[in-house]
Amino acid sequence: MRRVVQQRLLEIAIREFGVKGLEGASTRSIAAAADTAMSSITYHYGGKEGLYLAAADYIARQMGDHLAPALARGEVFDVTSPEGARATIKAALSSLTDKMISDESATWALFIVREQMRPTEAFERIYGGMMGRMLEKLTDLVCVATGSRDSCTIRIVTITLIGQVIALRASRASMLKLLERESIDAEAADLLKARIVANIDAILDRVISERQDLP
Amino acid sequence: MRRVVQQRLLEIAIREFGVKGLEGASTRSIAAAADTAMSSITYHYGGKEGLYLAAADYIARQMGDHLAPALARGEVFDVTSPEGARATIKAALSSLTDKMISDESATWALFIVREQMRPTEAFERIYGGMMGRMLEKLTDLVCVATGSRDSCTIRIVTITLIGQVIALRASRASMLKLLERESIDAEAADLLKARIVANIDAILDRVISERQDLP
DNA sequence: GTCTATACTACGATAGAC
DNA sequence: GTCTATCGTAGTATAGAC
Repeated sequence: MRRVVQQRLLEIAIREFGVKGLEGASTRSIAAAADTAMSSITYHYGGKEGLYLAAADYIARQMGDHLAPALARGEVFDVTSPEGARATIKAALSSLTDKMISDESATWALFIVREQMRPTEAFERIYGGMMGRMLEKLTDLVCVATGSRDSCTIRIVTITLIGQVIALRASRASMLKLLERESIDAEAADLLKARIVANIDAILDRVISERQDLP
Repeated sequence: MRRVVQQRLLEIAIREFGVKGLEGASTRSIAAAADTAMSSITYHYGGKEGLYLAAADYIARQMGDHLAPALARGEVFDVTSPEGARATIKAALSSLTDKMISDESATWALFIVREQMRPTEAFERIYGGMMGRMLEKLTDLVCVATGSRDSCTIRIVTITLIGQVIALRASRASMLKLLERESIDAEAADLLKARIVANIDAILDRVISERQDLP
């Protein structure tokens, strides 16, 4: 049962570093919450900073594991056709919406958002893992779905598409206030996903019509 | 020059609390960065927690000051007509986009996002100020622009509209990576705002057409 | 590999000088 | 109103027992 201690350590570290950042979090409380001695952090990760980077790597790995089925589900469709690409985008963002609504995501989401807003070396590890590949993949899909070539405009479209989903987590409390709810139940989740899918159609259709107007 | 010290204290507190959270930040370093003694925090705010809440109030006040011109600009239009309401939504979200892209917003944005994801009493103060009123106002505008009555669906539309803008800050590093830039220059900012305005049209038009299909 | 013990620094709160 | 001084606690790192 070697790795159990390290896994507990990493999961608690993600929560603690997420809330308090690298400097703010304490190895003492992380170790205590993981039911181990503080010096085991030194042993396994060389110190606080090593634990922080290990936590980032753990997030990158977990994201890969969680997102793989979402993208695999997309591969049911023919991603070389506009319709298939669009269906894949919808499936991927619906799946991501489920993740963003779920309580589990609260743990690592703060870690990632902090790195998004104040990037350190840890962000390179997270982005260099699954996240970067997923964004590039999504950009490709937007190209196919709209019949466009890769461009700054297309990438901005990609950003606004995924932005709707990210904001569900990044402005969660405001969203709950506006919806006058304590949490997102299954019914509200379905409404959210339906709206995001409808918005994807609306935005992609507009990009296509812009494309046909100009040249 | 009484208030200068307190203002410096608050602005530095927002930055420090934003990065490290209530527990993680240290009153010592906040006071040092503000060039004053730590005990002045005790004197003015009663302690660390008081400073945290004062920082939240300061953010709420600043948001009001910054957003007032944006909403006032909207009042050029007739907000009782669908066209005027739509134009106001576009103006407000364009202005908000400028804020989210600007470097100043990096300071208080992390404070707010942390409260969004792990709300404390401070969130009530921020939401109870300008933020809540602005979201309700935006919801009203979406109702007028689409000819709908207030509903869960309309509020979800509002969330996705503003979500695009919020994500610019909440996933900033990823966005910069995807755009292959170090920062957002004026040209990219214009492209972003144009896309967001186009998306607003696309989404609102779709809501209107959905409305006409059903009943 | 995991623990205890320890050295040293930094923390928040408070009392009291000015 | 702002400062210094000080107290008790909690922080990281490290050495060494098992």
